Amino acid sequence: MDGSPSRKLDSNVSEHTQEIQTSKRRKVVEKTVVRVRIGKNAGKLKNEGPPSDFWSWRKYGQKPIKGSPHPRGYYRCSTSKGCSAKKQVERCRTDASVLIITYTSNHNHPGPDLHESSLNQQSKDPETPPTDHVDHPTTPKQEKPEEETEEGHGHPIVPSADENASEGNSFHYLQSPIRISQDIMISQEDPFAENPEKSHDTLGIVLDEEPISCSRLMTFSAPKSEENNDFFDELEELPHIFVFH
DNA sequence: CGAGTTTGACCCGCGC
DNA sequence: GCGCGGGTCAAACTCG
Repeated sequence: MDGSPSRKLDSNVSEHTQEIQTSKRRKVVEKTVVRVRIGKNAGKLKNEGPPSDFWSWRKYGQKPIKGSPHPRGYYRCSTSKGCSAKKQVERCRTDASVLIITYTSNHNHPGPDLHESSLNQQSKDPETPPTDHVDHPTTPKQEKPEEETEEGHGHPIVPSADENASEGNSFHYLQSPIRISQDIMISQEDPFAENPEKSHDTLGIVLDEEPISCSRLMTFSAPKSEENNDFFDELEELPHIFVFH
């Protein structure tokens, strides 16, 4: 899955965390928070168009969130009928160029064929800029501004998401369908910490741990083509990407 | 015409 | 118990 080297959201996934939310609302909900940095272009697209993934999402609600200037959109998977997968899309309070996507529940169906979907999406997905430009992997704007995100303040993001990953969740590949492109950024953020790096204008990314999301994402699908291989190559490089800054 | 979006109302959990 | 706020529903509307 993943793979889709093709569809690059003009965005960078800067965060991918899984958590078990126990408070706030409803019961214990398994959530996967993905932070996506959208490009300027993306900002112009519609509203906060969620970076598309290979599922089709249907918006079923939108609400202004207290304390946040941006509304939160509620999406539900429409790829499969009985699928209970949902996601919430909102902009980071402090950085409108950052989308915070919270995936809730798992898809109860396998994802569509990546190749097809990615190809299709290129044309069908309204939120993703067609091909405005292929971001270069080296795009340095990966800096992570001091974004005190809701997650960071409100609820705990389980840093050891690998636990979840190892829980035998049969739908790993469904958890975070975001198509990562080369310039994505996966990082572990410590929600509790005040992020000492915040003062840095560079990569505020704290990569204390192995980017578990990386491995998680890898489970999305088996590489099917050279493209994918390339993609995975890129992925493997991720850690280095962070290092060089 | 079907699928998706918008939007106001309603529901429900939580804190006070 | 009450109010607040987040999440969902559903009718109307839009678009392809």
